[in-house]
Amino acid sequence: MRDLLTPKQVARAINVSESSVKRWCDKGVIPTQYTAGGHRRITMAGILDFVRSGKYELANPEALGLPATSGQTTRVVERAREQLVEALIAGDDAVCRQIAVDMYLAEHSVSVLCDDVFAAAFREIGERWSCGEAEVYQERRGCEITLRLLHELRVILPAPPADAPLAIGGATSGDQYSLGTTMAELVLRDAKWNAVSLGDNLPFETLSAAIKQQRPRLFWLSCSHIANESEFLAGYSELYDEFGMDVAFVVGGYALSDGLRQQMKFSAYCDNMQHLEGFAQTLRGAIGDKSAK
Amino acid sequence: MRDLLTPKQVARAINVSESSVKRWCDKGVIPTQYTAGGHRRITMAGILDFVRSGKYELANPEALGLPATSGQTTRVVERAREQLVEALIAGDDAVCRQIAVDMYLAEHSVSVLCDDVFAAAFREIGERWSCGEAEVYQERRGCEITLRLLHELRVILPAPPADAPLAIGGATSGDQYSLGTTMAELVLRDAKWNAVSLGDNLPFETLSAAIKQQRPRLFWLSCSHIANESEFLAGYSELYDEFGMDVAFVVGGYALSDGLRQQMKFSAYCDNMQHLEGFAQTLRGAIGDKSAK
DNA sequence: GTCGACTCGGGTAATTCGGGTC
DNA sequence: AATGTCCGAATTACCCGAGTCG
Repeated sequence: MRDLLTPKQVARAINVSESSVKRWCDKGVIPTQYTAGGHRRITMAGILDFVRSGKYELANPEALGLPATSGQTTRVVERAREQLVEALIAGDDAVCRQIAVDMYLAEHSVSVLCDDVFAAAFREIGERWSCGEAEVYQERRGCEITLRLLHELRVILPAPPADAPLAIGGATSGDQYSLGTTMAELVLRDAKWNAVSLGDNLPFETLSAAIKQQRPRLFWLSCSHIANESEFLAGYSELYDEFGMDVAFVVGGYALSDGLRQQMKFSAYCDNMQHLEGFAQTLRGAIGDKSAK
Repeated sequence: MRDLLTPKQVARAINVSESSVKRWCDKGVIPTQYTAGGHRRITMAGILDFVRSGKYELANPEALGLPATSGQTTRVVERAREQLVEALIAGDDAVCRQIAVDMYLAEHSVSVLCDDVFAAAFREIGERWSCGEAEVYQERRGCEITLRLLHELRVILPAPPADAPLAIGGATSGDQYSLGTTMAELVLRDAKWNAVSLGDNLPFETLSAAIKQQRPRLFWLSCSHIANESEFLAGYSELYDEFGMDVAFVVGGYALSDGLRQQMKFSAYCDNMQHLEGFAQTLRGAIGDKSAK
């Protein structure tokens, strides 16, 4: 693609205001070209030169530019996903962070970020792996980076209000894919729940103890891998029978096949994080009204 | 996410005048970057480094988006561990974060924090669990909180220098305890290595591919759980025979019994993170000298 | 040619600079 | 020797109507 950047892109890449970039262009500190209509265009080489030799702000996130972006925000999500796949495989956490933060700051909800960017990127990486184009360690390293980013995002998210209802959840025994439950936690916190993930590889007995002691309004179960279906069903049924009347049970994850799902009782099944967000918002509204009056 | 700070913010945070900060920047005590217009910008990692090694205290960490200090600036390790156990069991991540940041700023190295505070706290929690005084979910939730804190700590750690040697590592198949390898990554980064954790549950074949493609100077293996000892030994031996001459192999973890260890070849075995730090510093020095001359 | 998103230019408020002095 | 305070000049950030890009 072209390697011409707009002032806005440069500004975000080096974390300064747009007007500063424009001023520096006008002063000649940054080599600038102009479109026929008088808009500034900055070459990649020019900005990299400026960042390095100009002893200016270090190449913290000069990331945004590297994969050449078009100036438009249309189809940002697709573009973000494509760039993210490459960055995850390359293990370039700086670029990944830039993409995630950009998406979040661009007012995309956390659920969209999780579904259409991160989950979609991992599907793509999975396909590449099956074609022999990606190594297992690259996928695992990508998971590590993603988990770290989700944790960083959690810090940025506004803290849930003091009266926010409690939500807890996790992944059951044998399931060691912690991205799912971490994403669920993040999405619920974004929907103003006081969500706390208990982690993965949790036996049903301790989930029972957790619900009994913590008394959440919502309980989620992320199922990415189920070792023994009959054991899972037995444990789940027992848990639901004990608390299903008082706590909203939300289940989801790739491991929940149709057949399995039909044998389970729950308040909601979520194919993805956007479903979870929708359900959580609805329930949150109902609770909020009830407790307010 | 803004990790470039102005002198004013820094001045407020450590409760000194703006001019003092400017003087320290000019004297080189605080690593400083400059904008095109000549304004000083200070990185978060830089100022935390200064606070850690200097006589000044972070009086208002909240000015930098960090948790408020607890008042007791010189937190004793033992007391920190006791408080951490309670906070982890209660799931109080705010208190945990406070303890971790306090310890870090109090000039305690990351390895001490990992060994004598976090690992020790989890040992204590394990004991309580065996006495029936703690639930599994409390331990798991504690792991989640700890992992999140380690990730947050990684952000405020100074970035490794551009010429830092590469270190990679992880945990093998069946080992889903990711705290070990995450801690190792953090400790190595603290020792000025460009350390990247590949995550957990990694087959030996992909570790081989990773070493081949990434060409690290150091490779670590965190072993918290070994499903099949003979398979592990076979896979490990093959890996070591292939790369042991070129790459420093460091192994550690509770799963490495004496008997197992005697059948393995490695550059170093580490009982804890402080051992790892010591070895990493030594090797780092040797490499640094070699490449400098 | 339409249209939404982006950029232009300029003006203003808030910071920061450097230096001199206490 | 080191710190804190004060000052005019320079720099940066934010805002908005009109014009441009894709």
